[in-house]
Amino acid sequence: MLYIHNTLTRKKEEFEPIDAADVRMYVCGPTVYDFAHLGNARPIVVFDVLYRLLQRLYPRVTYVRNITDIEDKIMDRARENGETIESLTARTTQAFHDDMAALNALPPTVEPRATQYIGDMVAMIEKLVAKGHAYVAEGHVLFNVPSMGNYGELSRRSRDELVAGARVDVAPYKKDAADFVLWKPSAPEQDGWDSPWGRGRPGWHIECSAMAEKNLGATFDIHGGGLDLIFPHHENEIAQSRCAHDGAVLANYWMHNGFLTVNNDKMSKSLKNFFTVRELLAHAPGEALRLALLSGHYRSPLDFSIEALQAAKAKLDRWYGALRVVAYEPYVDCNPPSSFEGALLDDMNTSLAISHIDKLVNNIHAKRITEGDDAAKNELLSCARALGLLYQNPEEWFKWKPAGQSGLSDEEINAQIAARLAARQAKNYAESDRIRDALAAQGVILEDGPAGTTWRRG
RNA sequence: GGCGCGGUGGCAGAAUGGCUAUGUAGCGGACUGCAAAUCCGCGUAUGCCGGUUCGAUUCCGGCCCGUGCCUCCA
Repeated sequence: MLYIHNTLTRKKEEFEPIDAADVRMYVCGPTVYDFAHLGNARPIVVFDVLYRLLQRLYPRVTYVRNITDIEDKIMDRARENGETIESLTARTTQAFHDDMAALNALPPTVEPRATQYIGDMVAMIEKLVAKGHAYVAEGHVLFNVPSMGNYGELSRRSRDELVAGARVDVAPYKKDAADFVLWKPSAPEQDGWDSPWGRGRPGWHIECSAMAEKNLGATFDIHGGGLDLIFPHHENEIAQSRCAHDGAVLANYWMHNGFLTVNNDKMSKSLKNFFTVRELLAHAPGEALRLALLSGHYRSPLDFSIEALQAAKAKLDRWYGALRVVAYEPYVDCNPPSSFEGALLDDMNTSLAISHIDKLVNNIHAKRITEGDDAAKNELLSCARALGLLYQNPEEWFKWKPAGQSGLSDEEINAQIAARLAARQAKNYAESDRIRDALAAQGVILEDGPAGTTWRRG
């Protein structure tokens, strides 16, 4: 039985799918104007764990995660670069795919791109205008917030509070200060599409409503995204979709991941504490980054630091050490034991799930389980892979090298080890220790075992 | 001002009305030529003040502190 915290009710609820034969989930994907930063990666990784869990529970899961490839930031950036939005977004989308693959995030079932759904957006806007929920003003089409009686359900804000707290000047053509744009006009030099209201481009919120409708229908099971999207993005998505669909609920469960901070400051470009996934992947393996993102509960704020990343790497070193003991291959996919799964079923308690793996690893070492213990291996790998971890060969894991680092080649290291062995056999420990220290200075750690000397990069 | 979240050992981080995870760091020991890895053992925590209770870190109230959102934001 899966329990998830529903932002709509602010309670943990038992998950009951609309159609158990096809569970449907939508997660807001990136606006591709630059490399993904770590904050962008958190929801991807969090909902990837949920996607994997749902796939174990139900025969079919339709996971839709969009790419927003038309947005003012994209237009601005393309203009700065002197390139078309197509060339910019093709590049940034590829980078996003590469980064997420490095984090072991499975591709979604469908990955709609906003520019391919302009017609659907226009149709939805027309429907909203026809139903009296939207109006045209000075080339814009605006959603009229007072036309929806229960606007504000998700964020639990009343329209009056919103207007009172508004920090932004209200455009004079708005009927109500809370009204938001569905379609806006484009100047001749700006990207735009023809519409019944002239050449223009869609507002951000309508993109997700249209892509969700097209791929998942009027009502689906789970809608996810970052905490900051609750208002206004998700609130407005709900308003658009429900008003276009005669009140039908958009999603039964809303899930939001907490924010990421860096050294306890909110991650921001102005504070220069902004990490892109790409630069972090040069310093640590993707799985270490992924484990760092899963180390706390998904709804809690997560403080990221290089120390936290190193701690995650160290933990994986230990896990891979155990995996090496029970042998990496062969492995046939199987479901994790219920003791582990129970943690994930309880609103994705990844911390508890991780501690379960720690215990498995302890057990493998403590009992000195030997190679070929399939029960131990199956348990370890099924649990780890439920979290999207331990997909590598341990030998490769321990030889991981930061991108672009020159360092010693494997051949050079092996030659040094041979030289050290000769010195040790001659009991020339001064020389053997000198070689070991020299290697350590270059990040190569030697381990003398009964079967000889092995090495790893630390 | 409005709405919300949180304060657990040196650090990270779960859980729980009584049995106080897990990791890491620290200390002692085993193994090792010495290390590393691994093993064994040890210690230290529930922000403050009340209330309910046989018993509160857990439930309730107040206070203090931190933090997020209030139409760019994952």
